[in-house]
Amino acid sequence: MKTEIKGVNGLDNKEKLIISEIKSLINLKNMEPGEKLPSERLLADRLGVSRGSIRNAIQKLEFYGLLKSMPQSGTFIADLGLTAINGMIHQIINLPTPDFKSLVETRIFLELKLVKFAAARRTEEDLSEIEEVLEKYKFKVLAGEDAVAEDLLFHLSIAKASHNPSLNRLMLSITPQIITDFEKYHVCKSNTALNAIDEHQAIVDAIRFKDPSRAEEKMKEHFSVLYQYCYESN
Amino acid sequence: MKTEIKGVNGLDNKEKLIISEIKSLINLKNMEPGEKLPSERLLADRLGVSRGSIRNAIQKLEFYGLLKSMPQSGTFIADLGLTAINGMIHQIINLPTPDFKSLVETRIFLELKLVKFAAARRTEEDLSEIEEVLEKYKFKVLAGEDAVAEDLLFHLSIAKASHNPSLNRLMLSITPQIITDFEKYHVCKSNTALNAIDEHQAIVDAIRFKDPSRAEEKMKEHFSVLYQYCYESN
DNA sequence: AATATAAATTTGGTTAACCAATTTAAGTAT
DNA sequence: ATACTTAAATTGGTTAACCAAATTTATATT
Repeated sequence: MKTEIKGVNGLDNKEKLIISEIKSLINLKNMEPGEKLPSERLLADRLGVSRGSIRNAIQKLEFYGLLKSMPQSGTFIADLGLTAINGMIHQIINLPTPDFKSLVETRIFLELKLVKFAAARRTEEDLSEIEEVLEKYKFKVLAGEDAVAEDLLFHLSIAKASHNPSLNRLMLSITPQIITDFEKYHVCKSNTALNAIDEHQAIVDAIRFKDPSRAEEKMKEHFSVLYQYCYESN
Repeated sequence: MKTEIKGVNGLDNKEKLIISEIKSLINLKNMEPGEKLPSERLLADRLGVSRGSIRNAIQKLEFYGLLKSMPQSGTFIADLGLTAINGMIHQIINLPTPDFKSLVETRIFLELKLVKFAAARRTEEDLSEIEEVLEKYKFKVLAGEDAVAEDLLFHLSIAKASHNPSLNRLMLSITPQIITDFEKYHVCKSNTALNAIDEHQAIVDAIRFKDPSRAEEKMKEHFSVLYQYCYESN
């Protein structure tokens, strides 16, 4: 049997099936928004699978905010109405696995905004943390060592300074996949690391002086190679 | 005992503790990137909890792309290096629960980009689907009925037409929370629904004519009230 | 000694039984 | 009838035992 390759954050066939069945059951019972889902035992029995599998599927839907389990009480359906629930679950199940270009496109888009917010909202603590991370990055690069991790932490420290937990979370959720893809597709050339020091420094300076547009501009320059890769065919 | 309120997508204290312990163990064993995590049984025994709890925590980290479980083989650590893993887990654990403003800010930001992509990349099928959803929305509004769900599906159909699965996924993951918060804070006034029809139509027209900047502009107008709410204090 | 083969172990996934908090129903006194 | 008390049933969470595939180790064969 062939090994099933499941993309990051994707759903395997069994999960899709169970989620789809849960959707059908919600429709069948014509449940009101905010109502309780049938108990895990009942679902497991009804769908002919174990409770563990049901709990797994519920956790996936909890991530998308469609369900919420309350201990010793029940699992509640988001107060969205049947039509919305159906539409969302349909899209979730049929969501394609993000490809590399989607991820890069998303990252550039996210980070250009994050750095603007960071420049506008950063506290002194944020700035200290960013500078501290930058120093570690410089040290590694100047020592001729690999600094992929330090580069990553630099960008994450900016994301944190944006003071938008929602965007920060999105950034966190796509970062590892991008990093590993970078190495796979050999996008990131190590010989550009020396340039990157100056680019990073320019970004930090803009954040220090609370200049959002300059911060965005410098981040754009930092991403220029990546940007080119992403839109070379457009 | 007080009921523990766990925000959407948030981690409860037990999950945070287990994730933190896993991080410590990775550091203790000084594991190489890409290496296998100790087995679930060993982790459960080492941390004094059940395998189920371990599996739960692993699933959370899988969402962030830090771990990947392979059946009958093991759970592999993302190829990021120890420093990056530590930094990411630290941020994940200490990530604040997104507040309403963060969500609204994120939604506006995401949708302005999604609609641009949709206008640039939409297929005929995408357009048909968007128009179909719009018709249902119009019908509901003109009938004087509640059309929150149809409005939601309209925006999701645009997200789909963006042909960026990564952004689409992010949009899906923040949408339900926003909708429910809308109703909680009474942001969305039902009497503006008639205006919204024209606004939606203008967006669709721009998408039909493949005019990204006009699409973005029309979406911005559609979000004007929301935009004001979000940045009223800035 | 190198290689092929098979048995034993380890692994994540699954299932079933158990626990404590909650909810619901029944009972009882007022 | 109503309000309060209590007990039975339901619920999500937890634990332990089991399964099949993958890995490792041991063994036999050349």
